[in-house]
Amino acid sequence: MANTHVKEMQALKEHLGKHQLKLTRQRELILNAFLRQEHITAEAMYHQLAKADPHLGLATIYRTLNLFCDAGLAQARHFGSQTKYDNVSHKGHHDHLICTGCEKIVEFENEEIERLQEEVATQNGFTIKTHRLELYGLCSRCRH
Amino acid sequence: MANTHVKEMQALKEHLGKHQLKLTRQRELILNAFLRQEHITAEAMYHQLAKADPHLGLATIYRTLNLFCDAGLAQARHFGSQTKYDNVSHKGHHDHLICTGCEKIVEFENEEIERLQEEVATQNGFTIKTHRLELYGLCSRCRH
DNA sequence: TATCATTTTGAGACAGCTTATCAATTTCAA
DNA sequence: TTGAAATTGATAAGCTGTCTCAAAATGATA
Repeated sequence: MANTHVKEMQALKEHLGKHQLKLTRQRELILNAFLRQEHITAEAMYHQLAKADPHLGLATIYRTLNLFCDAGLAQARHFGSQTKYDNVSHKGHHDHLICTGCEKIVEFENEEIERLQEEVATQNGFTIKTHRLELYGLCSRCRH
Repeated sequence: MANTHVKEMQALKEHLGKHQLKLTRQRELILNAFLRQEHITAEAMYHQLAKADPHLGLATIYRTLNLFCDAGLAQARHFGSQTKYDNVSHKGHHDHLICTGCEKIVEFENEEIERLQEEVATQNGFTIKTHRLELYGLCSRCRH
């Protein structure tokens, strides 16, 4: 439902306003679908939305997901040959443990790491907006 | 020189032996070039080796770098639309502070963060091979 | 509400990176 | 040295994502 993501819709509208962009039916549709996911590929969303709007183009999905990235609602992550768009609002942050054997993804949070990141940023005069932390390796099953 | 990377060559031969693969002139050539780098793309290596062997095919480079991944000598990482092959034997990776205003990139290392990453991985049964940490924000200049 | 400059869309063409194909060549165990 | 098996080089093909452009939608303004 459109009403369940008021805050994000507000953020999108603010971004659109600042950049002379327009709110379209497609952008609303894609935003609501996107916010229900934790992370999704453009291709997956294309198929998922085919029922709701059979004429929604793949290019529009790409364009819109990239727009969400600009607006700070999504974050693009390259995995294998594909790009996954992470829902930033779904969690405070989204760090990943990725098994290079079976491609399993485990999410984790670690406040201490976050704190140290802030520290590093401050030391370098930076103010962090978002971050990406991915640990690649083998899960216990694939190690054998 | 071929002799400077005895250990890695040994590891490659071992892998080849286990999988009924053969040691070729191209594989030796590519291994030695690869081990001199910290990380490189297939395309970059293609151009770099053009002088040494003008007929070395791009496909062979891809195949061989992927072979190195299987052998544990390299690790593929996807950046944007390209794949970088990291030299696993090379220690010390850089993490990045990226300014979304001017695109300036600052490299840093933080042992405490590394240690905590190991801790998280162990808790989840993972063995880390590599990682990627990127902090996005504004540098002091762009903040104003 | 009607107007209309501007933005967005959809469909497909296009581009960049990587893998598959296959005949010719090379390797290496016997 | 021989020959089965693996590898190579050249290029076609595949996949993901972006660009193009005419048609449609948006929204500021009257």
